[in-house]
Amino acid sequence: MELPKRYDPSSSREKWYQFWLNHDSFRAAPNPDKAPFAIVIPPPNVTGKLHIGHALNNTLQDILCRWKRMEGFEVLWMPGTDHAGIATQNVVEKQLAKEGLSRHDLGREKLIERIWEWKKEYGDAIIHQLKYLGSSCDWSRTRFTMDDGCSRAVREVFVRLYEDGYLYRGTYLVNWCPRCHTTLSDDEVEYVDETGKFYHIHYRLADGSGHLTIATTRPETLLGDTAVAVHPDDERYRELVGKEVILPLLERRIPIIADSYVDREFGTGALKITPAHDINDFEVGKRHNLPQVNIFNPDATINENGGAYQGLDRFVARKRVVEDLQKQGLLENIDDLEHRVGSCYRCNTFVEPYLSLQWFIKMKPLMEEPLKVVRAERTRFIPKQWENTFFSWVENVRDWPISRQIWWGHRIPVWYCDACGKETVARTDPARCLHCGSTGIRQDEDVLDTWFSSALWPFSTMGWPDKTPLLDYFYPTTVLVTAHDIIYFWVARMIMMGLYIMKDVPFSDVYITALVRDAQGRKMSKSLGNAIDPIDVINQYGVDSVRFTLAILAAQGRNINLAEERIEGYRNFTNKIWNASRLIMATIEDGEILANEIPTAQLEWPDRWILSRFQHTIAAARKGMEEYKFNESSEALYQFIWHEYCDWYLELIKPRLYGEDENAKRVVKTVALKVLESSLRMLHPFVPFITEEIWQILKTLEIPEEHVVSISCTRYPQPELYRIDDSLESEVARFQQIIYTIRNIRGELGISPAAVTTVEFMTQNASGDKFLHAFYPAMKTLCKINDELIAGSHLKPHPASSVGIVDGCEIRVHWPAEVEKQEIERLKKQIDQLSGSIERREKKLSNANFTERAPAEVVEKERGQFEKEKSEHERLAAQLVLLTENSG
RNA sequence: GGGCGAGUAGCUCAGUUGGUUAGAGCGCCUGCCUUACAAGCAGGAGGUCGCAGGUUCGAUUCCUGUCUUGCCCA
Repeated sequence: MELPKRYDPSSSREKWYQFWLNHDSFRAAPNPDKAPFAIVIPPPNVTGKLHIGHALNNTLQDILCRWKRMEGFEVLWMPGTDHAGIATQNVVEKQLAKEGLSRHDLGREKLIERIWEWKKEYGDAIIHQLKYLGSSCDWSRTRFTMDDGCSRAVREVFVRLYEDGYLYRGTYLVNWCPRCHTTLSDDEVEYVDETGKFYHIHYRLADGSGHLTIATTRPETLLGDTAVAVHPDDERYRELVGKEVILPLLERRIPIIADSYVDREFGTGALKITPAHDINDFEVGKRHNLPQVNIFNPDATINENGGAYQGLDRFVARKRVVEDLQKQGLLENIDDLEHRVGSCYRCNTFVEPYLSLQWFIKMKPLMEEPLKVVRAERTRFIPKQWENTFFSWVENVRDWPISRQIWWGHRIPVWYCDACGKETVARTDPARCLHCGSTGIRQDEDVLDTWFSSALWPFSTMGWPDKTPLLDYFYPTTVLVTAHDIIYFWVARMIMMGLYIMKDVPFSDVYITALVRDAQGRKMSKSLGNAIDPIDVINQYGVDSVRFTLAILAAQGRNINLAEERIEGYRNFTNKIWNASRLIMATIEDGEILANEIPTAQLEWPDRWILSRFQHTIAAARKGMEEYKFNESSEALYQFIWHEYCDWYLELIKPRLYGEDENAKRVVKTVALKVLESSLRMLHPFVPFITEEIWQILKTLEIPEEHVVSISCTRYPQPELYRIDDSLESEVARFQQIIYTIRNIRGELGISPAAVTTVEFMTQNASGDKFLHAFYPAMKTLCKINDELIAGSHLKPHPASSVGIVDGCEIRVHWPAEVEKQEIERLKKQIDQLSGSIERREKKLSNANFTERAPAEVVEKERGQFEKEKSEHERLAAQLVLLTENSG
C-alpha cells in the first residue's frame, strides 16, 4: 500500500472540513447520556479579519473541544460575531464618504439599513476564516449580538436593571471622541505618553496688584475657566485666596480658591480650573460650586462661549490663544512636558472630556458577587495571576456609561415624555407615556455600548430570556478562552451579568492566552509591517503546522514571540508524521488485514519499549490539556513521535520489517501500526487534518476497533499502565547510551558512516553479558558493526581503539591508525570534563557539614557518582598513557 | 506615583517541593543524497540561570535589596 510522496495540506483541509460538516461532527444538543462541555467563542467583530491572536485563541479552543468530544463529552462550541458598534458604523460611513454622503444625509433608518446590507454581504468573512482554521464550532447555532434573540436579551436586561434601580441618567464628564461623535468608556481610551508644551500664563489680579502665573498644557481651555486654585497651605498664595483674577482674553472675573487637590510642587502651584473639560477640575468645581462652562461643540470646535474663537478647531484655537496671549504680554514662557494623552481606541483621535447626559450602570453593588465568586474560585483564572487584574479593576470599579451616540446598535429602550417630563422604560415599544398617557414621547437617541450585549453572550446565545433546554444543559459553560486585554471590558462584565441574571457564573474557568508578538517581541501591527497573517501562513505551510506551532508556543506566559521559521519547523513535523506513515504503509500489502490485538506474547523488546514510552506520552498529553498547558502536551507529542517512534523504534524494527520471518513481520507491523494509529488519535485535536487524512487510509486496514466514520469520533487514548516497563526503559536508556558513545567516537574520529568497524565490550559481570547478548543485534545495525559480539571481562585492550564507558562497561571502538591524533584529543577532552566533576564532588564529600547534614541518600548518591567517575577517569587516563607512549 | 510580571544558550522559551555535568525548539558548526522523510540522518559547539547580599551542608530555585524591561492603573 502506498501513500503519496507528499502530503497536500490544502486539499486535505477542504476535503475533511467539508466531510466533518457533512457528518454533523460539530453539532451539539442536550444529551442526558453525556456530560456537557461548553465554550462560547469570544465573538469577533463582524468587521473583523482573522489575525494571529484569533488564530491562537481559536486553535486552543478547538483543541479543547475536539479533545473533549473524543473523551465522550457532549461538546458545544457556540460561535458568533459581535456587531461592534463604532467599528462597523465607521466602515459603512467610510463607504458613504466615497459616495460623497454623510450619515446625516441618509438619516438613521437608511444608515442602519445600509449597515445590515453590508453585514449580509461581508459579515461572514471572519466566520469563513475560522472555518479555514479548522474550528469545530456548531455553526448551526451561529449567533450575532444584534440578532433578534440577543436583542431581546439586551432589552430584557436593560429593563431589569432599570427596575432594580441599577440604572441612572446623569450629566457627567465623559470621554468624548470628536471624530466618532460618541462617548467612550474609561476602558476604551488608550493613553500615550507625549512630549507636550507647558504654557506659563499670567492671570492679572482684579485689584490691579499684580498677577498670578498658572501653568497648563491646554491653554485653549482657559476660555472655560471658572476659577484659579491654589493649595490652602501654600504660603506663596495664602494672601490671594478669596480675591479675583481677570481671565485673559475673555476679561471675565473669576475667583481664586483654595483646594488641597492642588500639587504645590507641580508647575507654579496655581491651577486653572475648567470644570467642564477636565475630570479633576470637574470634581474641584463641584466642591466649590463653580459654574461649568462648556466651550466645545461635539466636533471639538469652539462654541459660542469661546468669544472670538468660536468656530475654530481645538488645536487651531490653541495656537490662536497662545499668539494672542503673547501679543498681550501674558505668556511668560513655554516648557516641554511629558504627559499622557488619551485617544480613542477605534480611531486614535484625542479624546475630549465632555459634559454630557448619559445612562450609567451602578457597578459597585453588581460587582460584589463577582468579587466573591472569583475569590472563592468558583470562577478560576488560569494562569492564576490574572485574578489580580480582575480584582484591581473590580475593587476600584466606576459606574459604566453605556450610552453611545451612534446609530448602529441596540437603541436605548427609554422614552421621554414631552408632557410630563418623565421617562418610560419598557420591554415592548410603548405608544404612550406610562405616567401621564401622553402620546408625545420620544425614544432616547442613543444606542448601548457594544460590550453591554457582549456581557450577556454566555446566556443570550443559548436562548435566554426563554428558559431553554440548551441553557439548562450547557449553562454555566466550562471555560472561556480569551486574552488579558479584555478582562475588564468583557470577562468581568460577563461574570457580573451571569450572576445578576442567571444567578450563576457564566463559566468555571477563564483561560487567558498570551499575546502573540513578533520574533523580537514587538506588537504585531500593520504600520510596522511585522504582522503575520494567519491565512497567508496557512496557505504556505498548511493549517496543521500553524495550529501546532501556536499550541507548542502557548506556554502560560504573557507573550508569545512568533517567527515564521517556527511554523516552518513544525511543518517539518507534519512531514515527519506523513513519512513515518508512508514507511509503515509501504510494508503492508494491498488487501492485507492485520490483527486488531497486539500479540503480547510475541513482542520483542523494541515493541515493549515503544508501548511503554507511549503510555507516558499519553499521560503527558492529557495532563497538559487538563491543565491548559498546551505547550507541554504538544511538546510531549513532538518528542515521542519524532525522537522515540521515528528515531529509535522505526530504525530498530527495520530488520524485522524487511526480514524473512513472516510471523515476526506481522507482529511488528501490528505494533507499529497500533502505535501509529493511537498517536494519530492523540495528535488529532492539535493537527486534525493530517491525522484524519492518514487515519482514513489506516481505517481500510480495519485496525481501529471502532467502526466509525472519522478519527474525530474515536476515543482519545488512555494510558494502559500495565504496559509501562520501567526496568526495560532503563535498559534501553543504557543501550541508547552505548549507541551514542559509539557514534560519538565514530563522529569525532571522522570514521565514515559507511565504514564498518569492530567494537569490543569489556564487561564486568554476568548481568552485563546478558544485557549485551540481548541488545547487541540492534547495536550491530545501528552502528555498522561487522562482527559477532566480542565481550568479556578478560579481553586484552586493542592498541588502535577508542574507549568509552557506559555504566562501568568499557566499549572499545577499533579505528584505523591514521586517526590516532584525533583520538588523543578526544580522550583529553573527556578526561578534562571528568576531572572537573570529580574535583567538585571530592570537595563536597570532604566537607563534614555536607556528609553529616545532608540526607543519607543524597550523600550516598554523590559518593556513588564520585567512585564511578573516578574509575572512568582512571581507565581513560590509562588509555591516554598507552597511546601517547605508542606514538612516542 | 501604585500594582502585577519578566530577566536562564545567538534567538524564543521550559524547568527547579533547594541536591548528579541546567533542558527544548530554532539558529550555528562538522560529516553524510544510509531504499519513510535533505521539509532528512548522525555528531558537535554554546549558559559563572540580571547584579549584590542573606538563609542553608548546598541557591538558578527561598528571602532582602538593586538594576533593566514589559504590561495595567492613577
